[in-house]
Amino acid sequence: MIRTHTAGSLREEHAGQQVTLAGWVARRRDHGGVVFIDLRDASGSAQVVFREEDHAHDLRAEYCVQVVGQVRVRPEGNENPDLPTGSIEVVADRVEVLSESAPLPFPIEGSVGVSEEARLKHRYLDIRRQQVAEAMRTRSKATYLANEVMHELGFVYVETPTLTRSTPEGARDFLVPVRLQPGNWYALPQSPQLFKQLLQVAGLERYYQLAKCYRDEDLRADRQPEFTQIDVEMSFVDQEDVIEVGEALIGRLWKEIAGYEPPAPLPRMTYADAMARFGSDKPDLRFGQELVEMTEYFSGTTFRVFQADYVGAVVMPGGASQTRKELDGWQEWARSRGAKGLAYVLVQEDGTLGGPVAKNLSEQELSGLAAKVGAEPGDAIFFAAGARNASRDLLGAARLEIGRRCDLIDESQWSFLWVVDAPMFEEDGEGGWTAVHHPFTGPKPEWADNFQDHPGEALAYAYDMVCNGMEIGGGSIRIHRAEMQQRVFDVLGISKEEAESKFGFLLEAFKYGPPPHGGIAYGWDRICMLLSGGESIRDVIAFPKTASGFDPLTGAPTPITAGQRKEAGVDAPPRP
RNA sequence: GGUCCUGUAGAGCAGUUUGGAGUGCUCGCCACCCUGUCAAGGUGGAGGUCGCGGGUUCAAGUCCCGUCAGGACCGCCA
Repeated sequence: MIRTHTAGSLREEHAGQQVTLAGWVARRRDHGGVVFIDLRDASGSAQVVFREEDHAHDLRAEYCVQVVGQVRVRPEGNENPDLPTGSIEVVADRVEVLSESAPLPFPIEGSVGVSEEARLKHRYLDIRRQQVAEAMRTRSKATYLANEVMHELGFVYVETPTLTRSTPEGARDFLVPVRLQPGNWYALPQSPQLFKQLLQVAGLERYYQLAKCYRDEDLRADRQPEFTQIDVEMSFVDQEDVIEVGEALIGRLWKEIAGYEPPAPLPRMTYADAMARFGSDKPDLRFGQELVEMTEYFSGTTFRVFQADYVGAVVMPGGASQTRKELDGWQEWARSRGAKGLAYVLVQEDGTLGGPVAKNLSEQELSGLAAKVGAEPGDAIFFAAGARNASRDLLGAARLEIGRRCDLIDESQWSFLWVVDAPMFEEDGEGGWTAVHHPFTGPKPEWADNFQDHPGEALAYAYDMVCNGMEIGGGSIRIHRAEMQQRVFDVLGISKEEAESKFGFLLEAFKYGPPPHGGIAYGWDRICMLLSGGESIRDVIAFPKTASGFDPLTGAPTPITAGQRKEAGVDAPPRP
């Protein structure tokens, strides 16, 4: 090794020892006759002292250097209690520049903000910054812990292909041309869903994997084109067994990394409750402002807007004092989400009700309104009326916006829950049905025989884990009988031929004694983001892409040459 | 595909409302001074196609149109 000690590990007990350090020049304080250098390596940093004759004046930020010197306790009065190594310093005997650094594109030390574009272009410098490096280490620690938990629980780690078959439904596939078979294409997996079910047929019984998944959809703060899941599948289990494993995993991660012990078992909420109370299938329980259903209350109203299948309300505390401009802003906000607007009533300090909607309501409707929705003087009440689902979506989004604007969300809190009993199907808008989860999701046992007769009501044997209003995991008990699978395909309008051509290999496997099985997949990037306090999953991905799928560091994606194009068979007609 | 925000020196910003010489701030960079700092300090200096293109105007960083890039959101993401 070209060093004997790490900088961040030096303490008073090392005083008197000769040490060799290697690392980067983090900060320099040049006083002419004496020069201080903070030498940083992966362990932390330590102050190195040079004298005039040591020729340290030419050292610059981020030079990579090796220093030989003696550790000593700092002179009286020069300790820095804010630093772990603040009681000692290394008196340099010799310094060797291992490599120089060009002037930096952005500061590595210090806390000034830097645009993400600049950070990503020089990500290797960005990762030298303490906060980013910490996020990488947190993710690493979480990965070790996850492997530990799954190992203890007897799971078998299996790697599944990333060059595989395009599967229907869900997201758009990334496609890879196949030189050996011009005209035929691999797809990158959106998830190892079918493989993990095959591994159950294979009798491994307990499978897990940290799996890279690829989806060619538009990106968001919590979405990248390639991302990682902890993928889990188990045989001979029901929902309780999968949930138990999930709680063990999440419990260990949060306890060891965030110092927080989630309640065991985690609270559960039905999908129907979540939609009714929070207008969301992933409710953020860190604040109240629950939706209030007002359909019954306004059943006899003469106000045409409220003569609807559903009327609901949500309260904005202190919202009555908003300016006209702010209230108009809510209308604009609602329209940007595809709604006509957001009706509101203002509860004045004297208890009277104001706002344009109030004029349209009867005395009787007005008199009980504040009490019904739980509004206090000074609050604003927002209403949505119309189709049940769309109105609840709007109110749910309004609730979150109220939480943000009114600073109601306690960021130090964790809110975990399971959302269970989601519907199996939803209308596809064209008179048919589509799977809410995926087509291999089984019905709850009570719907096993007749889900096909009531597709709008049938409940899936599925469960989502939600943390702070974010879905961090989701799974289901799968269908393992061909007969039931066929009924699902029938509801979805998938013909026998279509099913055969698209996932015939799974149906074939299911002829050979498939065990009852189920599983779950966790969004590993999102979990690591939460554990490290990041605001975007890009914060916990070493080399992420921008919102347009561009990597500012490598410049990917790039055009290919005509030769590559021909060789890859991009333009070859499909083989018969 | 759509909506919104942002783009000014290596970094972070102000200036754009109300058009008048690239006007400014903090940090960094370069040179010099400085023996106890730890966000060291001092003096001096360099560094700008104001994202790009077009238009209006006597005159555009500023107003208009288009376009590109980044970010947030809607659609989309079984």
